[in-house]
Amino acid sequence: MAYGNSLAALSDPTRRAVFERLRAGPATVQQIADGLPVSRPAVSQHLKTLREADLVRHEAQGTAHLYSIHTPGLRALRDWVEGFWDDALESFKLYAEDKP
Amino acid sequence: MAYGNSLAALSDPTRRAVFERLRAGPATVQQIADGLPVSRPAVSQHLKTLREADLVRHEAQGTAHLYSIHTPGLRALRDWVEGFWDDALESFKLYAEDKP
DNA sequence: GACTCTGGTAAGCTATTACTTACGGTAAGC
DNA sequence: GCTTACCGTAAGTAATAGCTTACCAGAGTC
Repeated sequence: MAYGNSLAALSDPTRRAVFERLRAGPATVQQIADGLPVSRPAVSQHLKTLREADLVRHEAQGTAHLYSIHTPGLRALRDWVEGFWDDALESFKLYAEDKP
Repeated sequence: MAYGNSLAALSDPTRRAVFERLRAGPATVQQIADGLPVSRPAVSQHLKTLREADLVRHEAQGTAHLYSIHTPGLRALRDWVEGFWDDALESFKLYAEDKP
């Protein structure tokens, strides 16, 4: 069920851009917004949904909030994709054996 | 770029249900629709977007169209998630070393 | 050849969503 | 204490998306 939230959160291009930005390392809201063609509140909203999907965590340092990648959401997504991938390969194998 | 289409296609719950149905094996549009609380045209539309994301392929057998899972879209998604996962673990390692 | 069963597509409606500007709130610097 | 910088949230809007019903097309059946 959790992978559903991850998929929904990462389906939006700009929200995915926010997430990819964090791939390079932690960043503040302002820093993320500076590298994107959207306003800072928009980034803040995206970070909220990413937080709710356990894909991101934040840590307050004074007034600045440092965001970084959080593993649980990504792990749930990874496990689901991996399991699906294995099943797909298995099905393909059966299909290939049927059609020589 | 292709993984973006996969993510967008799999973000919708009912479309993901269609995809999961195909995990068990190939099925026709009618069969898929019978197992879901939506109409047959809705399923047909979902299958179209799944097709465009290379997540599904279809094979006509008379009037019946047999749908099954297609690997390219799933592979693109898998590769992206896997790469991201590895980076996230690496970042976490660096973070853990910083904070003893 | 008409009928039936299969499926895709068009038109329309509703609900969601991603964005903006405006506001409020907290920590640091003078 | 007042200003400045950082951030989150509220309100409102425009676009998108998922669903339905209705219609159209092709392959098999009598």
